[in-house]
Amino acid sequence: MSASEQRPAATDGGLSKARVVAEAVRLADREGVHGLSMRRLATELGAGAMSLYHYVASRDELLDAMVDVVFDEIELLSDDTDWRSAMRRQAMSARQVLARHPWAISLMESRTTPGPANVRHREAFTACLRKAGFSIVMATHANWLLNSYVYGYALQEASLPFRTADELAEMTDSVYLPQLPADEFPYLHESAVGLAQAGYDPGEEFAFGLELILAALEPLRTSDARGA
Amino acid sequence: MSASEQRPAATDGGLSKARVVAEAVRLADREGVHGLSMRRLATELGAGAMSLYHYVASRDELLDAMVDVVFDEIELLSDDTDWRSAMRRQAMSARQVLARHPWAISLMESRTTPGPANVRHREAFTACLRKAGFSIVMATHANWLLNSYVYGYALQEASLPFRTADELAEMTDSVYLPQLPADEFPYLHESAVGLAQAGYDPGEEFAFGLELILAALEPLRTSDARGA
DNA sequence: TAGTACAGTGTACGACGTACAGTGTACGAA
DNA sequence: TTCGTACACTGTACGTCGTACACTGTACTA
Repeated sequence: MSASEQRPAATDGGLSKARVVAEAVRLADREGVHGLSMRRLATELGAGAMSLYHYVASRDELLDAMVDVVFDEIELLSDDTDWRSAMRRQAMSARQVLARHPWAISLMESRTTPGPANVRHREAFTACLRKAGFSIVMATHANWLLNSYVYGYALQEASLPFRTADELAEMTDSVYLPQLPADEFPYLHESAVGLAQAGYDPGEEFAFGLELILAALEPLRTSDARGA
Repeated sequence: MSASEQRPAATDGGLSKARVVAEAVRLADREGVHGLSMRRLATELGAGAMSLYHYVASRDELLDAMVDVVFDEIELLSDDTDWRSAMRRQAMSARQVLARHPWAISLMESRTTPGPANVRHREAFTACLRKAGFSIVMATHANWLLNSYVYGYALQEASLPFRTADELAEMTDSVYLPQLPADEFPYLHESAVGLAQAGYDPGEEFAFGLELILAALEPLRTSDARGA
């Protein structure tokens, strides 16, 4: 039984599940999930550690709720444009949000029960594809493919120490090239040099793969009801 | 400084870094990363907890090493076939391995320094694509796209409670349909019904998306030196 | 035989999640 | 006005965690 139905929303200065979870998200953003302890979180909220358990059954349930809050930050698919624009917007938003909350990505694996925001997104996703003329099975394929790309990309991005072309260039000189001698790793070495020379911008990478996938999905539509 | 260079390989009955890490992987497979404690691992190895620190600098370093052991289980790309077959084999193997060690996926996010097996794979990957006629930038795109798909797929798969068509059918009846009323989630409801009726096999899903991606990458090749 | 190196350990410390037995305040009933 | 009750909130305590540190014993060299 979820604790959200046991406690009111609390508009005054007191605690509430929403307040606890929101602060937990902020804390995790700053310090990672590892740094998020019940005691620490309680202090941040100006409360005793055990007070939190009035709003959250356990640390595990808190993590579930945090993941769902993150899902809720992702822009919901609107169906007032063609499916490709809608999917693109949603994917871009998801990537942005997951970059803000990298801890959420790795939390997904261990949480088996999807929260309400998660389900809402899946419904909107499926709705959009079905309306665009994808069959049930093809819509499922598209769902897996796109979500895999978005989550996988976010996961890889989270473990990268650079964001911009400049940062990459700096890392290339100071770390990659010294660690990737041309005789042992000729291709990685060549790549590191080539990318730096070409002014490769890692910020554009996501969009490239996304467009490729969207284009590849296009032929899977069986009718073209709405969304061409 | 890595502990691997400080301690010998130990062929006799004693401990060794390899032995410690291997047992840690086994333990994590059984109980998850959360269940993997230094004391528990030591007991499993018939040693005192503090003995482990002769082979591993910290729990964190142990986790790094475990992730790299998992990478090492993935089949290394061979370049004796066309690039698509090679990529397919590698991706299939990666997905299999990650399904065996789901904890490794979420660990990737927090580990910023890739281990030797990881680098070896990236080198082989890049080599294969370059030899197949991809430019440096296009090979990078392909690398991101494919890896994102594989990791993202594994991540999603890890949080699913079913593996086969039968298990899905059972879950559909007992969990999904009751929780997805047709009036609130019409499209998810329709999907659940439709997939069960069509005998949809989740085990085939990975290959579908993979083929789509491989086909989409084909036109990015600038020459067709080796690998058509 | 003494010295030394080093694999392996026991104890202890601070931090963790959380069970449990409280406390205080607010408010309706008398 | 007084009492009863409900409930938001908390302090203490327990078992477990990672690991610093000082220690053991054994094996091998001088």
